[in-house]
Amino acid sequence: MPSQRQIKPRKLPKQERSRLTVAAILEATTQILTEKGYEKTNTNLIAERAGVSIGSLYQYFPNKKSLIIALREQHSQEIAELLESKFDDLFDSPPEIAIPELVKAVIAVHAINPRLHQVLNEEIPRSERLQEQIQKTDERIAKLLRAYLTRWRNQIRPQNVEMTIFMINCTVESLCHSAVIEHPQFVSNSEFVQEVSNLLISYLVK
Amino acid sequence: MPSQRQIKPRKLPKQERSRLTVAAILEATTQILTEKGYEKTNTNLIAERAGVSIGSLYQYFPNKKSLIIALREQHSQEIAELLESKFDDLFDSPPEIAIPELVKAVIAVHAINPRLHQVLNEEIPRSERLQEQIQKTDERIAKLLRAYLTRWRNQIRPQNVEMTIFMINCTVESLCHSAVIEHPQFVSNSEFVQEVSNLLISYLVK
Amino acid sequence: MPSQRQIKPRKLPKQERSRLTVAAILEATTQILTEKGYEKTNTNLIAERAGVSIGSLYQYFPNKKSLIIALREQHSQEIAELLESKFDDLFDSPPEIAIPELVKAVIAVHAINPRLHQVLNEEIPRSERLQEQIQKTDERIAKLLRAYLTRWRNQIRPQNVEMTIFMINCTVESLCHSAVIEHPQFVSNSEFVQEVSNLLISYLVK
Amino acid sequence: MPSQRQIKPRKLPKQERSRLTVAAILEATTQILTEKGYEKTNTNLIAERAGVSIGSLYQYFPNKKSLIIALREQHSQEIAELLESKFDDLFDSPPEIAIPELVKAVIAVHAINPRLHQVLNEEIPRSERLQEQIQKTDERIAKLLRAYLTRWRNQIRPQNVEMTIFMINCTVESLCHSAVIEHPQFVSNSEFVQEVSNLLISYLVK
DNA sequence: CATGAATGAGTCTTCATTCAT
DNA sequence: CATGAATGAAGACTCATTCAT
Repeated sequence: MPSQRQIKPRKLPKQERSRLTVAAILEATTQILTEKGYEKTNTNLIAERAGVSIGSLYQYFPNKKSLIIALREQHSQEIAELLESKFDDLFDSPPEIAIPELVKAVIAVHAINPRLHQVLNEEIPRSERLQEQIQKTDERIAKLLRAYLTRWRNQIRPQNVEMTIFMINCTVESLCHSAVIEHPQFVSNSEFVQEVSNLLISYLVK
Repeated sequence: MPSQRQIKPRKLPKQERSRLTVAAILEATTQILTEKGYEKTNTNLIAERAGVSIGSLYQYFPNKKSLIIALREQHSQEIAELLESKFDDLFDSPPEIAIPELVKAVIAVHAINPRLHQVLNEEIPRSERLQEQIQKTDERIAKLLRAYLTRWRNQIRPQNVEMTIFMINCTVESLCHSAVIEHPQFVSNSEFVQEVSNLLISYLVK
Repeated sequence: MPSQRQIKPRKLPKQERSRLTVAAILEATTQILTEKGYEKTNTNLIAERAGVSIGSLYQYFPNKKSLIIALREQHSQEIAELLESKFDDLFDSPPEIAIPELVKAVIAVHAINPRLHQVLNEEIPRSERLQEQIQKTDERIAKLLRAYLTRWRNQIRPQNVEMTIFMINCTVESLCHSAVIEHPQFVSNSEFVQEVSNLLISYLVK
Repeated sequence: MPSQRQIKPRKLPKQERSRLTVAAILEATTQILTEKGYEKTNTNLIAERAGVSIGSLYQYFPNKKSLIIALREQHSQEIAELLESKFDDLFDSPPEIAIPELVKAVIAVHAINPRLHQVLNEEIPRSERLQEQIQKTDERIAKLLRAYLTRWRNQIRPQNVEMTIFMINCTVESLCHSAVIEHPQFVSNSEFVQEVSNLLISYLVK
């Protein structure tokens, strides 16, 4: 009886099919971007790799850039969500405790697919659309930092909160990014986490 | 006899003209890269802007990438030379004195043409050739830092020199780069220089 | 027995729905053709505008051209029917009376949706199928003119009836068409009707 | 000696080569448009037929439409020039003499490549650019008619000159165009010229 | 018979590079 | 060594049409 009432699914397979197609396309985009870099990535290749016709690709993504945007969106989501969850856990932990945890988390995110990260960060033409997206994620992360810095303001030396947010964000991001790509040996042991943490703690804490 | 004396001068104009042509081409590349970004930059446009035929461009640069490489080379040279000169002056100054000076210098370099810097750093496909070049410059700067850190090793807390070099280089570079592009207001006053210096000094100095 | 009686009605709603679907599709085609011209009109857009799936569209129209053909057919029908009715009324009126009435009628038809008329006449690839259709309508109108010219042959100067038919048809059609599109100001007052009528009357009447 | 002074030609070959390429492209466009109609004409085919690479085509014509525009421009030029020359000859001839000559000329122009004429008139998407062009030619012809009608105004019945110009232009154009395409048998003997002339003369002349 | 996801041949267009002059 | 016309591989994207559901 309940199975009879399952009228919804009649439309779900359709949507499910679409979802699969979209997922396959994004996965193929990730692969090819990772393998070849942005310049040598092309939509026909993506469609082929995804096992989907080029027409289908354009059914879901109006142009090449939108693929990249979607991929970055995914990434941004993941990172932002991770950080939100981390900050949730660590909100009441002092910088000495919280920072190493955060650094570990950021490194972990960058280590998932460093080459993709690199391509996304270093080879993508800056469009307005992209810029907005980056800013949105930045702001989302800034919000977390702002809250945290305010919570611990008594222990924190730097007074210009916005500049401090920028300093932390930029430093952690670039150190983790570059380390993963240029010095994978750093990342494998915990010394690097400690070092980055030291940098930040000695800057932040009174 | 007088004809012999003219040999050198007679050649010089040719070499001089070549040099001018090359300079014009690189200048045009800079302009167009700055205006349009990498993706919309093309060699025909560069040649036109340089007031040179496309054939001539390929006389001096075997392909598109070599233009970018040459441009980066120029940049790298400028930066490396600047830093070499700075370190020369500051070699015997303690970090508290040296670091703000270095930060100022790096910001100044980035502020010359931030957009070009951005394009060169964030939109250029990473080829092997390019990677080597970056590494070469990195090593050149690393050498300066290594010497400086060794000179002042007694005052310096971190013990892993190579990692410290990486930390400093990456941090200064990314902070100055991002600040110039995303927060020009930070750059205009001296607070930012102080802040970056604080970050580094409190990390470095015992 | 009751079920037998229901056969027709049971079918009718279906046929009725089909008719509605076809009408919606043709209406959408008209709209889009009018708004965007032939080149930018596409079947997916038509289906969407008609509130019908693309599959349904192809249920009723085997290909894109058939849509245009059907639309022209409609138009041709309307025009032919109008003229048939007009000629019916005016069959016994002399050219001096009949012609202005006909001109008025033709202008009125063209003024309904001039842009559609234009697209249909000036932007549609001439296929054989289309050519036949045009000829069929032409012949239907020619028939009316032939009958009328024969009825009034004593007052008519030109002797080659077929050529005269062509002359009248072509002249009226093109003048009304062009006037509506290029000189709407001509159409708004009655001077233009008078002028076209003069042209024809002075040509036709002894 | 004079041959030595021929310095100009050094650049002429280059320009000559271009001119030949452009001519070949336009000729190929004419052919393919004539053979296949607008919709089935594509730039790669044109380039191939012209014996030229697709790149060369786009060197001289920024897009597909510009090819059509150029072709129409050519046509318009030819027609306008022919009519200007005809009107020049016939300016002082009364309508009874001038009109048959003009009609003959217009038919002759349309008879050169009727199919091309048809495609250009009946299958080309109306762009703004095209509309302007048509209007420009129309105005050029209108000018001739205006002058002629003014010259002979004493003999001319219709008083609204602008409307008369439109009437004549539209009538002659459409009759000749349609006759050539739909009734080639009409065109082959002189009866048709006479008939069109009669139509115009009886309308125009008091 | 409706739906709409999927197809893929086909088109326009770009641009790095070559080469005859 | 300069010129710039020519090349053509390659890529983004469209849309009429099909077909599984």
